[in-house]
Amino acid sequence: MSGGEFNSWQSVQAEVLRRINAREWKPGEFIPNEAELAIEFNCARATVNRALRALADTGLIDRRRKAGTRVALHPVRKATLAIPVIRSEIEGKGQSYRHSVLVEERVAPPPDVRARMRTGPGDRLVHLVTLHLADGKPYVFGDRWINPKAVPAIETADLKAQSANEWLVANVPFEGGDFSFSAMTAGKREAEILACKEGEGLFVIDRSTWNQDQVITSVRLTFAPGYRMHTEI
Amino acid sequence: MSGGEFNSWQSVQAEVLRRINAREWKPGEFIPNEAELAIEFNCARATVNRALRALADTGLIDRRRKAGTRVALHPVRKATLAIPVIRSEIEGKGQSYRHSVLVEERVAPPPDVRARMRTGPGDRLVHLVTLHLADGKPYVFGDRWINPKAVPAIETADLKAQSANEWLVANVPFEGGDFSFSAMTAGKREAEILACKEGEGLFVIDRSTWNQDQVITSVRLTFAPGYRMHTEI
DNA sequence: CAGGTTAATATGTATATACTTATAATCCAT
DNA sequence: ATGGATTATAAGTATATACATATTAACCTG
Repeated sequence: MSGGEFNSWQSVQAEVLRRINAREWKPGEFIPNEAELAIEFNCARATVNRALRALADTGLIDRRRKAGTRVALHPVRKATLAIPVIRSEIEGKGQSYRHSVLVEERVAPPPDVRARMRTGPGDRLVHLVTLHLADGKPYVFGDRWINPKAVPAIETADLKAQSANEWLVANVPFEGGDFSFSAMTAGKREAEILACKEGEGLFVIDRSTWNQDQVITSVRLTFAPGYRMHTEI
Repeated sequence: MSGGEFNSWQSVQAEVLRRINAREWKPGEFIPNEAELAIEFNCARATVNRALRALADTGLIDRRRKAGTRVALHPVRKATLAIPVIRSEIEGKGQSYRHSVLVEERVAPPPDVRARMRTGPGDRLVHLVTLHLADGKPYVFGDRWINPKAVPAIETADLKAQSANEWLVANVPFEGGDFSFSAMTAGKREAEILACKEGEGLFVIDRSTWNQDQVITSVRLTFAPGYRMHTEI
């Protein structure tokens, strides 16, 4: 019974994975507790803990104190996604990167943006529309709003040299953010900026980042047709 | 100098985060090594390790043996994404779930699918087109190919009662998968199935799952207009 | 039997210690 | 200089032990 050589948390993880895959432990079922597995695998409980914690992070098993550990009913639910950093993404493909600022203004935002940014009625925000080009061809454009109350230094930043995203990443810490991914239909404006046809389906990322209760910036990235975001598990 | 009460890895993590956010440790800079931080925080090195490892997992810091730990240049690069399980997603919103099978056949696939599934020239695959409805309205449809060599039991499964995805999740273990997210333009077929207008932008997920070198299944989910996938960091 | 208290238990975490491994830095011979 | 061996270092990991914490399960008590 007492198994073979399981002296690394990876090997324990691999064996647990094998049993789950082989349906020795079926979805929804409890698996033995850490202490029992440690004895079986002839290793320390901390090693088993490390292995199981890693599996729990991926969503393959569910763990609760006192209750125990069970195989998740829907084994695959989480994937790690790399958020694109436009410049590196383009340069990583061996293409040249360039960007140009289409709009730079300080205005009172439309109601939807005001709601998203949680700013007062009279507040004016920095509004930037930036086009990013790969090998000279439109790749994505960003429609961005920045709250100068959260980022006073934005007033003096030179956003011609460095894109707003790069400047913000380098100069403004933030605590949280949320992302959403969707599709839209290219209208006249998008078709013009991205040099595509009206009515094409475009991939869109909306992102906002905040500190405490203040929204720092909110941006919509609209990608040229053909863009794909990829991940593995 | 020797800090206050840092007796949990979370508190160490919080303090490291604070220093990064406060730019006490700037992007690209090295931070003190684990041993030094352990002394400063008056805790065990393992505790510091746990905290830093968690931060490295999110992409906020980069770590390498011997070299040390530095603050990442592009702080935010990874997000955990919940892969939607259609039925739960719909029922979770309090809507009723229903699905119907539009196509169920066993045929030799077109060349692009054959390449993706890595099957031989003569091989026939199970092809399923399934529409998922929320409160009776089209929500998403899946165009799926299954390799019966990798999943012999598929022949006898009743895919009317349970959707192919649910059946596969419950019955077929797999080792890896890849996902890609993109947008497409609704053509005649998509418009018909999803009851939307031709030319609308649709959100698309392509997914395949495999075991060793065998591709088990490959599916394209095409969502009705308005779908958004959301995540936080 | 309902409802609240208590005990039992599995995971979660902290610690000291020891050893492993990747690799940057140094040294040395050519 | 150049390239190859050596060394020093920081992260990575394993382990025994101890204690914390969230729950479940068992036990009262009215």
